[in-house]
Order: sequence, then C-alpha cells, then structure tokens
Amino acid sequence: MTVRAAEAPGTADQRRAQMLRAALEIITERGYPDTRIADVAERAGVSPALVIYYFKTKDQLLTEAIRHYEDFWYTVSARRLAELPTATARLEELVAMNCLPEEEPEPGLSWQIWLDFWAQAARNTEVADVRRMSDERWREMIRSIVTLGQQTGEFAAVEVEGFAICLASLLDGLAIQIALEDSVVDPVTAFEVGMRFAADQLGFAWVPGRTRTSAVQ
Amino acid sequence: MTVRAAEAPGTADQRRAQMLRAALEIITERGYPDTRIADVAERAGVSPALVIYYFKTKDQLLTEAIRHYEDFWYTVSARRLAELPTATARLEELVAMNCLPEEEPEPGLSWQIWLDFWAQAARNTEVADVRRMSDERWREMIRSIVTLGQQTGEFAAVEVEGFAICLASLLDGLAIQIALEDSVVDPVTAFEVGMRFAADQLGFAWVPGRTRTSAVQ
DNA sequence: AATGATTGACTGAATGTTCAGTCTAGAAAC
DNA sequence: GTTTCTAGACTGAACATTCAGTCAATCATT
Repeated sequence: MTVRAAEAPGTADQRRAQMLRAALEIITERGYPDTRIADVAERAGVSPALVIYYFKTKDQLLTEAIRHYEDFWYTVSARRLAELPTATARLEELVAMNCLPEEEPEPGLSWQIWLDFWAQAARNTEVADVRRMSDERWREMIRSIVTLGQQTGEFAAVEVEGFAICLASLLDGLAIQIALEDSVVDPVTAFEVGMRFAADQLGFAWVPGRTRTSAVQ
Repeated sequence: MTVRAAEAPGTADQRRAQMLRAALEIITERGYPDTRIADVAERAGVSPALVIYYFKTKDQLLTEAIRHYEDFWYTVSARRLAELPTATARLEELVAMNCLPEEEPEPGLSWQIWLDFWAQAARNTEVADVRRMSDERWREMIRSIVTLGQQTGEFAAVEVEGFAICLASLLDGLAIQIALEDSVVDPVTAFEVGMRFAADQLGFAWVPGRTRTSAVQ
C-alpha cells in the first residue's frame, strides 16, 4: 500500500517531470526564494531526500524548473502561433498571450513567476543564461512574424530589429503591471496598449472592441 | 575607542538613515532575499542587535529601505527635471534616467534592485503598496511633462493617459534588459529606443547621435 | 541617578543535506 | 524453478548550519 498522491513509483524521467511540475507550482505560490524542498517533496508526494536524490541540490532543482517552464511556455506559444493564418492574427495572439490571463492557472499567479525569474537572473548565472535565451527566442518570434507580415503586405516596412526590441520591452513592462495587478493597467488595457502600439508602428488597422481574432471570449 | 567605519554615533535619525543606506547597498549586492541583518549591521559598522533595536524586524528594515530608496529616487528625479527648460529636454532626461547608468544615485546602486523590488511586491503587500505609489508617481511625471509640452506646442495632441501607460511600461521593460545586461539591448540602445518611441508618438524631432540635451558625456 | 544607546552572547526554529539502511524487481547462479 | 545477488528507488532520522530575534549587562550623556 502506501498509495500516495503520486501513485505509481514510475520511471526516473516521470519522477523528474513530476518534481519539476511540483517545484513550479510551489515557486508560483510562494515565490522562488521561499520555496523549500520539503514543500516540493510534499507536493510531489515524496520524501525530501528523494528530491535531492534526483537533483543534486536545491538550486539545481529550481534552476531546472525554470528552464523546464521556459521550454514549455515557448513550445506552447510556437505551436499556437503556427496555427494562425495571417501575420496580424499571430501578432495579436502573441500580445494576448503576454497580457490576457487564461483560466488555466490562477490569474496573476503565472505572471508572478516572471518577476522571480528576472530577479533570480540578476544573481544566478545559470538562470541568467536561461533568460538570455528566452528573450532572444521571444524577439525572434516577433521578428519572424513581422517579416512574414511585411512579405504578405500586411505590415509596413519598419526596421525589424528595432521594432522587436521595442515591442518585447513594452510587453515585458506590461507583464509587470499585470503580475502586480496594477489598478490602472489591467490585462485588457495592457492588451489594447500593446496592440495599438503594434498597429500604429506596423500600419495595420485594429479596433480595440473585437478581442482576439481567434476569439476565445 | 571602537572607532568603526561608521564613525560618530550620531542621532537616532542619522543612525536610521545610515542603516537604511547600508541595507540598500547589501540588497543591491546580494539581492533582497539573501540580505541578512548581520550584513547590514556590519556594513553600518554596528551590531546586529542594534539594527533590530531600530527596526523591530528584518522585514520592516527591508521594506523601509525600499521606501527610502523610492523617495530618494523621486526627489532627485523631480528636482532634476524641474531644472530643465523645455518639455522635450525633460522627457529626454526622464528617459535617460531610466536607461543610462550614472554615478548620481549612490554609486553601485544599480538597476537590479528594481527586479527585487517587483518580485517582492508580488508577495509582500507592504512593498506592493510602495510600488503602486511609485508607479503612479512615475506616470504622473510623464503626464505632466506631456501636458506641458502640448501647451507649449512642442508635442502633438496625443491621449495623455494612454501615452503615459505605454511609455512607463516600455521604460520598465527596457530597465529589465539593462539590469540583466542583455547583450542586444545595452543602455544606449535602450535610450534610443525609448526616445525614438517618444519622438514618434509625440511628433517632435530627435536625432540619436546627440546624446542628451543637457550633455553630461 | 536615570535614561537611552549599544553590544556580546545566546537561543530556538527552520531547513538543506547526509546517511545508513529498506524495499522491490529483475538478473545470475544453481 | 528456486535461491542468491545486485542495483536502483526510496525513506526516516539525524546532522549541521544559518539566522532572526532576545536579553542582561555595559556605556555614554544629560
């Protein structure tokens, strides 16, 4: 017996994934620095010792959790964007992903992890590397959408790199407000600010009322 | 005897200020969560017990340190801006303060502290309040400059609140890159991105070469 | 003398990590 | 087919350390 929340012992890979998921949950809830391996272990239905058994050290666990999250986020994003037909729709989806919380996890919670992520990147070189890559990927996404839009004639001929830097930074800044639940800049406002900027710079028409082309409502 | 780095005992207010400054230095160096009162005490040339004597708890010390920093920063900013004649010059200075590192606000106190600040605000309501006020102040600064510029005819008639939100967010996002020493977005690039955005939106001329009207070089 | 500032020494709690094993499943030996 | 052996997964209990906060005693100043 001893049927735990975790159920089957499972393979090594499953266990790792399970712990990383648990770690992510705890990080999201308590914040990076206040995440204890005991918490993660409990969430995964496992002893603290086992967590150390898999991840040599606490720091390694948390770092890998961040990396894991980053990868997951990027994969989901890329897949979603690829499904949309026009560059405009893709750009809109990209901005929406950055601004509009989805039911998935608690609203606001999932954004907070980015703040921890950035703060951690400032001192932990391991995390800093992950972030650097993450940001480059993100800008590359923007670049490729803009380039596509320019080829199809949807977008004006702006300087791509400059636009990517600007939009990426703007979205980061908006993400901060959303994560901290700013009273002035709520998610919808942020979304509209982002889209208005993009539409203005790239010269395509966009009306704020109609939320998302791939309307989720 | 026991002539410490701190020298004179000073009044209670001086002592507090001294410790807050020390706290800020340590926070900047080690990060918010890894700042220990022993560090702060040592930096201030004082016993750990005395730190607790002045600030009932560690949390209070750190929170006040943040608040102190906030206040100091805004005071300096406001004074500097007021000295400049035109709205354009003020806006340029504002963007520069957000992007170009200087020795001005306490040497060493870098941008990283903002990341800690944000991350902390996500979980600590005390800090969250400070941040909310801080952000509102910041947007108000932008708003007043824009309004001034519109009155003098320097700026076009954009919607002020929307522009303030957008610029503030953009600058926050750029600050992240600068704090994390992004290889693509260095301070000068960030400054130019910010200014180009402002010039574009507000419809004033701006050439990237000439750095700052109140050239410090 | 009295009051407030200051400290060294101490404590208690939290928590990352180690360790000495237990348990299970499958391979090897018989 | 049964026993023995082995390796890896897993754990409870201890260990070691780090730190915030306490306290009684001292110092300085009025």
